[in-house]
Formats: sequence, C-alpha cells, structure tokens
Amino acid sequence: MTMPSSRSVPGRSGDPRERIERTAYELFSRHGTRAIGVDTLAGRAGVAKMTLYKHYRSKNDLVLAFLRRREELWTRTWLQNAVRDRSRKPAARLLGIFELFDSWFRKPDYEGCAFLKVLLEQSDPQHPVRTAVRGHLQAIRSLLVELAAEAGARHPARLAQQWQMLMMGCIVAAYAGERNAAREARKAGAFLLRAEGLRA
Amino acid sequence: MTMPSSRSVPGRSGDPRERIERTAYELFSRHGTRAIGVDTLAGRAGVAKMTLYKHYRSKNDLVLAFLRRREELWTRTWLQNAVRDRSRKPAARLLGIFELFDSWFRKPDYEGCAFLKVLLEQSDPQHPVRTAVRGHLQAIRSLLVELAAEAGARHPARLAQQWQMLMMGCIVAAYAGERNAAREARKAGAFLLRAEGLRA
DNA sequence: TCCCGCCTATACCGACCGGTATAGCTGCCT
DNA sequence: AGGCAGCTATACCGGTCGGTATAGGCGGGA
Repeated sequence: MTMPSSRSVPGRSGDPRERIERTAYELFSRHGTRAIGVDTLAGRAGVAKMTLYKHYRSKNDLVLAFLRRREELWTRTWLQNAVRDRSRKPAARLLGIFELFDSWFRKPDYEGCAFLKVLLEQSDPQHPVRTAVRGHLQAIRSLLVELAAEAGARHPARLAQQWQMLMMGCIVAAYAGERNAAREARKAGAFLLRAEGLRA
Repeated sequence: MTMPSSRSVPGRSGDPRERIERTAYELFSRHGTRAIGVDTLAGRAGVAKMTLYKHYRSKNDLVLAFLRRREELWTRTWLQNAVRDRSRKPAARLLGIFELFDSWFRKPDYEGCAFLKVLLEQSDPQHPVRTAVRGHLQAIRSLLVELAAEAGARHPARLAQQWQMLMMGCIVAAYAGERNAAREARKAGAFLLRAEGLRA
C-alpha cells in the first residue's frame, strides 16, 4: 500500500522541493527577499533547513529560482494568456493589459510586482539578482513588442517601451494606494495608440 | 578664541545631528533602509551610536526624518525649482521634468528614487513609513496638479496622475538600465498634453 | 533483510540586527 | 573654579542573519 507521492506532512502537499519553491513564491512576492530569512522560509514550508540547502546552494540561488517561477506564473501563465484570451485585435490586447491590471489592483491582498520589489532591493547594478530581473523585464518587453507589431504600430519598439513604463508606473501607483491607477493608465495608453496611428 | 561651530572631527563638518542626517541621506538613498544598520550609519557619520539614539528614538524615526529631508532636497529644492527655472510656460515645465530626468538618469551614480525604494521595502500598508511615503508622493502630485492647472488642462487632476505614473515608470525603467527612459517618457507626455488640448 | 538515499531535528558558527547601560572626556557658561 | 550639557567609547542584551555539522529516522528497492 503506497501513496503516490506524498510524505506524511500535515496540510502542505508535494515533495519538499516543491513546497520550498511554493513557499518562497508566496513570501518573497509579498515581502521581498531581504525581509524573509531562510529559517522563516524553511519553517513555513514545513521543511528542514538542511533540505533547503540540499536543493539550493545559497539563498541567492533560491531567489533566482523564485524569479524564474515568477516569470512562469505571472508573465507567461497569467499576463500573456489573459491578454491573448481577452481580445483578438492586438491594439485591444494592449489596452486589455490595463483592464487586467484593474482587477489585479482591486484585489484586497494586492502585493505589487515582485520583479520591481527585488530590483529596488539591490543597490549593486552588477548583482546577479538585479541582472536576472532585467532579463525578466525584457521578457515582458518582448511580449509588448510583439503585440505592438501585430497592431501595426509605426514604431513597435518605442510603443512597447512607453507601454512598459506606463505599466510599471501604475503598478507602483497602485501599491501606493491609488486604486484607480489602471483605469487612468488605460486612458493614457489609448492616447499613445492614437499617436501611433492606431485605434482600439 | 572660539571656533564658530565645529568640533574637531576629521573630514566631516557640522554638528553631530547634521552629520547623522547627511549620512542617512546618502546611505538610505542609495541602499534603502533595510540594507543599512544603525552601526554602519553611526560609523560612517563619525558619531557614537548613543548620540544617534539621543537624537532619534528609533531607527524608524530616523527613516522618517530621512524622508522629510528627501522631500526638502529632492522634491522642493531640486525638482520644483529646476522645473520653474527651466521655462515660463507651464506646459513646457511639465515636459521639462523629463528633460531634468534625462540628465539625472545619465549620472553614472544614478541611484533611483528613495521614495519608491522605501515604499516597496514595506509590505505592511499601515506601516508609518509607508504612510509617510504616500504623503511625500502626494506632495509631488500637488506640484503636478498646479502645473497642469496653470497650463490650462481640462482635467488637471487626471493629467497630473497620468504624469506621475509616467515619471515613476521611467524612474524604475532607468534603474533597470534603460538610460533613454526619460526621452521616451517625454514623447509619451507630449501626446498626453495634446490629448488635453495643450501644446508645448 | 539490509542498505542507501532522502529527509528531519537540533545544535552550532561568526556576524550582524536594533537598542541600552555605563563611564569618562571636553568645552562652554557662570 | 566649578558644573553641567553634549558627545565618545565600549561593552553588553536577546534575537536573527546565512550557512554548516552531525546524528538519526523512514521508506523503497535489491
């Protein structure tokens, strides 16, 4: 009589490594990486500290793994898919980002953007974590460039850069308590589209 | 024979309290508040730790004092004055913000916005530090509303909100290494002005 | 049945965290 | 001359930091 793949751990399911990553995702996303120690992390994951260091050489490696998971869950699964499902017209898809953000910002437990939190935590521009964040922001940019090109923008790269600034700006504004940030960003975005000769 | 007001401390000048605040400004601005401990701070300021706690009840109080100083030096002395000197036409003053940002971002030791750093460090929305940052962002907003109104915007509050999102977005983008962020933000801003029926 | 691989538990390391206690020095005011 | 206020230096507090060492438990495979 063997259970498929679960060690008798109350509540949490999955193998230890998965529990660690899931817990890191929750805690790092909300509080940043500086505020969460490895003891706290292992404790909340219901895992021995040594197990954590069996799977990751250092806390820094775990942070990098966390950022990869964030791209997988937030950028690819959430943002990318939701935007593609929301509309078939590329210009509307760009605007749809802010509609998606609007419901995101209104969640009572809205916790901001983990990429930006981790980015601002690191003062050394050469730090591997900050370098990694730059890469993840670039992945989002690529998605935006693609959408801008599909929409027929005259300067897809430029529109994508401006769009991303607007996205980051309203994410931060929402974190500062401005709950209608996404709606205003959407209006601003609509003007940018018109300037590119597009209409939603 | 009495010196005006200098205790024999090599290099650094000014009374201890001033030295503490100046050092806190430098270190907190660059590294954030979590990354800098009180021992480091007192050491760099050339001041005994006890002197620090004579002037501030806790590190938190010092952080709040730092934020006040940031508003005084960055918002009022730097941003506000530079924008008013740069042009006489309010619409051009709004755009001038991004011209100012452009040279700011290109400084080799560009360290981003302390308000945003400190804001994202705090996960508890009720924390006094996060509340204080909201107030300081509001001060910047007031300046923007004033400029938008002087420029004759149809909706000064809305334009100011969008403008501030653009400002924060390009500050973060520049921190991520996008050195031309201000120029692109300026272009986006120009479109927003046109949408409000204004021209620079 | 025995072993091995994975995990747990616990204790420890030196360093640093924010904050405090104590004692002594220095310079100005009267 | 005396005293007091402001500052310095040092040591200490309990707690947490990232990271390690050690010993033992438990389950699956041969």
